[in-house]
Amino acid sequence: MPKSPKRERYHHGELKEAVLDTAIELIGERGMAGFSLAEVSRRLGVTVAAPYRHFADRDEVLAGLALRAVDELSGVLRAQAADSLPPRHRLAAAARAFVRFAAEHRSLYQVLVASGLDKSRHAELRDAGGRIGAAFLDPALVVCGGDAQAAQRLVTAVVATAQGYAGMLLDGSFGQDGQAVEAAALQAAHAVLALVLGRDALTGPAAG
Amino acid sequence: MPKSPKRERYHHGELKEAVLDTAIELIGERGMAGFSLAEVSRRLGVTVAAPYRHFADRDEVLAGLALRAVDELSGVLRAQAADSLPPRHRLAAAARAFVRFAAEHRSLYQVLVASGLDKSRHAELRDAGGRIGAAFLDPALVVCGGDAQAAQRLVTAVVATAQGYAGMLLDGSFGQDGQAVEAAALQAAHAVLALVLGRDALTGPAAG
DNA sequence: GTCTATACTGGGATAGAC
DNA sequence: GTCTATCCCAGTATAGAC
Repeated sequence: MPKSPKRERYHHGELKEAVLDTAIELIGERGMAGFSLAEVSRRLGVTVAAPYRHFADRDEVLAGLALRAVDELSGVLRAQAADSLPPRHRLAAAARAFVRFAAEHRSLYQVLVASGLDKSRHAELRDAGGRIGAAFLDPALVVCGGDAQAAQRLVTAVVATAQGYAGMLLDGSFGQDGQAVEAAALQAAHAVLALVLGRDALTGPAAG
Repeated sequence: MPKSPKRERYHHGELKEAVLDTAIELIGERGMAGFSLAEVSRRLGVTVAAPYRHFADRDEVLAGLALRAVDELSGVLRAQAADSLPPRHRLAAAARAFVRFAAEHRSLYQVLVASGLDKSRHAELRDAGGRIGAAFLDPALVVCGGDAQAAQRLVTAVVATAQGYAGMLLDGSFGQDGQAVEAAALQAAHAVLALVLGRDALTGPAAG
C-alpha cells in the first residue's frame, strides 16, 4: 500500500538543507529534547535512513545548525560593533543585539549553548567562541587603548554578560511577556556600559 | 541462569537517593546527553522499571538533581555574601564562588542550566532563580543605598555575569587545564567589581 | 510497599536492494 | 539518492512475586 507523503519527496539533492530547515522548525516547536532525526524525516516525507547520506549521525545535524548559528550571530554582532558610536556604546549595542538574537532565533541559539554537542569534535565549530568574540574586538581595543591582553579580557567579560542575560531571558527570569526581551536586552547593554566605566575606574589613575 | 549483580540490590527504601547519586555520577562521566534512567538502573543492579516507583518519569529525576543543585549552590553563595568584607567585595566573592561551583559540581550545574527541564512544571524549581538571586540581595541592597528596584537589577547583572563566565568555562573558552577554573573565577569577580563601580559612575555614588 | 518480568513504542544506526 | 529491512537501545506501563 503506497504511502501518501504530505510534501513532495526530495530526490534532487536538496535534502541536506531541507533537514537543517526542518530541524530548526522542530526544535522551535518542541525544544532541544524533542529533536529527533526520525521526526524530521517524517515531516520531509523521506525514510529515517535518507538523512544518513548527508550526515554521519545526529550530532552532525546539530553541528550544521550550530554553524548556521555562529554565522548569523557573528554577522549581527559585527554589524553593531562597526557602527559610528563611541566604542563603549558599540560594545553595549552588540550585547543588546546578542540578547535579541537569542530571543528571535531561540532554536539556533539553544543549539549553540545547550545541545550537549562537543564542539571540539567538529572542526567547523572549534573556533565558534573565537568568532563570536572577534566581533567585539575592535571597540574593545579602542576602549583599552590598544592593550591587546586587556581587550581580550574585556571581550570575555562582555560575551559572558551577554550570554548570561540571554540565558536568564530564555529560562524565564525576565518573565514570559513581550516586554521581557527588550528588558533583558536593555539591561545587558546597561551592564556592559557599567563594565566599561568600572574598568576605567579600576585601572585608571586613582586605582591600581 | 541467575543474574550476578555488581552491587547489593536495593530492597530497603534507599533506591530514591541511590538513583540521584548514580545519576550525578553518570552525568559526570557522559554529560547530560549520556544520561538515561536505564543506565542508572543497570549500575544499581535493579531493573529499569524500579526507579518508576520513586519518580514519575525521567524529568522528575532531573528535577530532583536540580533541586539539590539549587540547595547546594545557594548555600555556597549565602556563605560568601555573609562575609565581613565591603558589600561590593562580597558580591565579587559570591560570583567567584558561583563559577567555582559550576566547575567543581559540573554535573549538578549542567542539570540546572542545560537539562532542557521545564522549570515551571516542577513546583520545587519554580523559584530556583529567585533563591539563587536572593543570596546576592543583601550586599546589593547596601551598594544601592536601600533602593530595592536598583538592587534587584544589580543582582540580575551579577547573576548574569557569573552564569556567563561559568558557561564559557564549561564549554572550554578558558582552556582545559587546571588554571582555567581560577582564571574564570577571578575574571568573574573582577567583572562584578567593575560592574559595581561602573554603576556608581552611571547613577552617581550612593544615589538611587 | 518494593521490586521483577515482560511487552510495547519510538529513536539511532547500518547493509543491501533499486 | 533513496528505500526496505533489520538491529539495538531507551522510555513507558502494568501485572504479579515477595
